[in-house]
Amino acid sequence: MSSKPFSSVWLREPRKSAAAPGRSREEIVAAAVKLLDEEGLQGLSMRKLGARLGAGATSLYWYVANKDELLELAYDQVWGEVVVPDPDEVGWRDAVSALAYGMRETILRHPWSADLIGRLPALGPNSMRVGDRIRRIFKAAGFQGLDVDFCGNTLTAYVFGMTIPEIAWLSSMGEEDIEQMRDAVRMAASAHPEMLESVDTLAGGDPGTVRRMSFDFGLVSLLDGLERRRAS
Amino acid sequence: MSSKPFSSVWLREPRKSAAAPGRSREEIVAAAVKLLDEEGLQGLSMRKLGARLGAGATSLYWYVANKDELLELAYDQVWGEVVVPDPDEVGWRDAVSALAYGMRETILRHPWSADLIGRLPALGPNSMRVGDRIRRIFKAAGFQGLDVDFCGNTLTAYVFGMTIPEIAWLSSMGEEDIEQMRDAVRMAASAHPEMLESVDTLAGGDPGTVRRMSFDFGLVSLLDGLERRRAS
DNA sequence: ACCTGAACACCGTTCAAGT
DNA sequence: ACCTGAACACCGTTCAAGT
Repeated sequence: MSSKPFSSVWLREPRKSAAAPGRSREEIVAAAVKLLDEEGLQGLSMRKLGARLGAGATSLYWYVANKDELLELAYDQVWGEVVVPDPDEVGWRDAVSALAYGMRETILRHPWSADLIGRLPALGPNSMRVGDRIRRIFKAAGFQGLDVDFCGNTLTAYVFGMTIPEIAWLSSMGEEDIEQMRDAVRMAASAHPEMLESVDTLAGGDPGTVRRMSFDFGLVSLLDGLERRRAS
Repeated sequence: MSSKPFSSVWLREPRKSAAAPGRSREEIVAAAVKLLDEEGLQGLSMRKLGARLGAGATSLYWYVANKDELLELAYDQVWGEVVVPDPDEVGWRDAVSALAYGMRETILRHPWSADLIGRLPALGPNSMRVGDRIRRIFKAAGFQGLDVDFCGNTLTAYVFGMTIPEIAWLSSMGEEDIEQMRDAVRMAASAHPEMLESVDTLAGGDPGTVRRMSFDFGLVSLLDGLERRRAS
């Protein structure tokens, strides 16, 4: 196990900028997000980002302690895009659903963020805002004490666990490799009739639609299960 | 988006070895798993692994096309450790629970595997075996057609989504940084009373126990939800 | 059939030096 | 206060050459 000491950008005071700073953290983070959206996590290097900003390779280290801090900043930016519903206006089930779909769509819009889930501390203001909202929704639903946290953990686990492989599926191949990939799975599954059956069943529908159906199936099941807990 | 063409070790014929090969794929994969267990994903480099095997830095490329293929092999090895219950003997709810806990424990035993989930194709025989078992269990429970896949997706999503952050929590810090880390969260959450409350509620119990309770809470809820679907 | 070392094109990060 | 370039210690991978 590696076990490095814990650290995060959000625990350090940012540098105080002078009157007219050439660059700013915001500018750097925005450029990083843009580069990540365009070229993925692998496409981001400190040198490349520096070059894009017309700066020397290592200038960024003035604004940011290291690459991980930059990624923390970019990651929190993504969480800022998640639409958080107001639980007082729509019943808790609808609020949870909206939030789950919102999280999913945001991650799909920034596929590189899926690679960061759980690998980087999520202590930024936007992450906190989403976490806060999740708690409020479940409290408003009537959950208490530890159960409020457990509900939140369960929901985010489901959304993350469902979305991460979705991203992998989408990005590991182009558009028309689909049939080629299905053949691959068929071959890998040749020893297991059940699995083969699965491939063929799924091959019928449009992949995007099937994924959405799958997401909805699990989400509804989860909500049903939570509702049962709440009632008891 | 990066979108490289899809490829996997499991789709290529391995090299045929002569009578007395100096090294073998099995030996290399075993050494890789050992190194990964000891030093984590970051700790594995082709050079370091080569050195451990008493080989030149680049000898491994004879047995494996690239590092990703090596990781695919190591990853599937991990899936081989998952205990898969027989659904004919224990009822579907118990079978699903056992499998979920089995997956969780296996991942916790090899924390680096969590970083690979969804980032690498899982087409190896051991992954397939687990996938097959999951399908069989849900079929035996009475699910049909697409629902069988949806149940499986939901279950694995939950286990992955719950376990990935668990790993992060465990590996991002040592044993006694816990209180320091809690302070960090408290500070980050200072704008959100709900979140603060959460930190304090959770601070009471032993972290490992609380995590297990959380896992169980979500799992039971999920099973309840699926049961409801099955009945209707 | 298997292994080697040198070489290529990269990385993140540090740091003394500049303005 | 901010930026630079050179340098360090790494990477994964290719490939001609060896046995």
